[in-house]
Amino acid sequence: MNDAAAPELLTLYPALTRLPDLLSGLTPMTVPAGTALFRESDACQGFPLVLRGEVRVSRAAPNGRELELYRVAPGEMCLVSSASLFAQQPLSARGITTHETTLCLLAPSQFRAALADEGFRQYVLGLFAARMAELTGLIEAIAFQKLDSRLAAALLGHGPQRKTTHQALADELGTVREIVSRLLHRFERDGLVELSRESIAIRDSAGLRRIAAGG
Amino acid sequence: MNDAAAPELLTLYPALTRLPDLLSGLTPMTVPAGTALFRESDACQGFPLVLRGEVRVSRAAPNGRELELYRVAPGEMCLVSSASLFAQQPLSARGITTHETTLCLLAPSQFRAALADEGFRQYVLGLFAARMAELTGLIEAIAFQKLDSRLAAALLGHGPQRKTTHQALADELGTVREIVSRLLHRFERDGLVELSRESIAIRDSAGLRRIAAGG
DNA sequence: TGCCCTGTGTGACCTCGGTCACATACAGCC
DNA sequence: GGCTGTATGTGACCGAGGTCACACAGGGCA
Repeated sequence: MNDAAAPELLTLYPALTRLPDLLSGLTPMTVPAGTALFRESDACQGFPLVLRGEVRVSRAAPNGRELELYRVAPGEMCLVSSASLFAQQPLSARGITTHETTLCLLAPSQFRAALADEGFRQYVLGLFAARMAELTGLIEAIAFQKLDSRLAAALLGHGPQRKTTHQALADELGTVREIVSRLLHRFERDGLVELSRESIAIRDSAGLRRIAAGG
Repeated sequence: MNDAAAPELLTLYPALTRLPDLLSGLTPMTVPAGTALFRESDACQGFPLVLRGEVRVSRAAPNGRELELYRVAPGEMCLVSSASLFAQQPLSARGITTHETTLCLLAPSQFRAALADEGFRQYVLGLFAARMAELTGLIEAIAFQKLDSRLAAALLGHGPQRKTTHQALADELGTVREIVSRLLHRFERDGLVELSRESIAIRDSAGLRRIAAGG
């Protein structure tokens, strides 16, 4: 076992507490930002446990547009991979690190074995359930909300200023750069944000929340 | 145990084979079409196992529009409920029977106990994985495909003729009746289908598949 | 200093999907 | 037959979002 990693693993993943055999087989690795952990076409390698950093899971359209499904934070496990393991389906999304990321890869056989533990089961099912709820929420947002609401929501919850490009926001929302620029300018005209290169400063978060709520 | 139901249960749910204790506690019930098994606001009652019939799981928008997430067929279990159990979240969808439906309700405690069995675990995880893949597919469809593609896809796979109303199709796709009518007429004009009251007969399934594929 | 690359601003234009307000049409039932 | 409720047809109109084709700005770097 990598002794340096074990305490960190247990802090982030208390569900592994009763699985010492599993822990001893895990070797954390660190990859730079922008690393593709898996792609639509790949066979499933296993389940990434994120220790530090973040993995962005998204789906791409044939014409080059892209849409973010969710992000995997430290303490979480990436489950899209499971589709190819448990349901004989091709992988339906891609996973790319947004920052430098440290993670352990749990092999399918290890995963299966770990499920014998009640605590681990609870953890995994909770994660599955949370993802399903997130995905149905996303479906509702895409189907019924307007883009300005979704953009406003995307700006909130990242502190007083979000450092990103309009293109990245477009990829997050599943639209194109021009539309994001256009909406952001409307927000700026209305005094909600202040724009500069690769940075959006929030000026009126209450106003943004109102728009995010759909009004 | 309800002796009449047990063989049927085992045929549909082989994952229950090694769980005789569980089986003896299950009592199937039959409800008419249109029964609401659960709603957005409900607390979760348990996990419905469908023996006959079908449950339609959908999400409703504030303005009355509706969008189908997926359907639960015999041999499957409804998992949306799990969100409220495992992730302390409110139920995010509603489930309504489309036909007369026979089902067993698995209580949360029974579900938890059953998970100790390896076969049952495999079954549940496979189901979770399949649903996740379905949902991400739906997300892609809503975000990137045009309505005519999605409508064409909705017509296929139901035999040579689909008996339903335009409004029901609209609810399935998350749009409104007029649009469905308009598109169906375009399909009819192009010789793809033949319309009559509450029925759509498929005349050119290859053509429909072409449109469903996006072109 | 000039160059290049990335990020951004912008206006003209188009299409899709949605809304509204109707008019029929058909079925069952009295 | 006439009544009523549900299903459907339809045309005018609108707005959101997407596409295209640019111009422009700023920073890094030779």
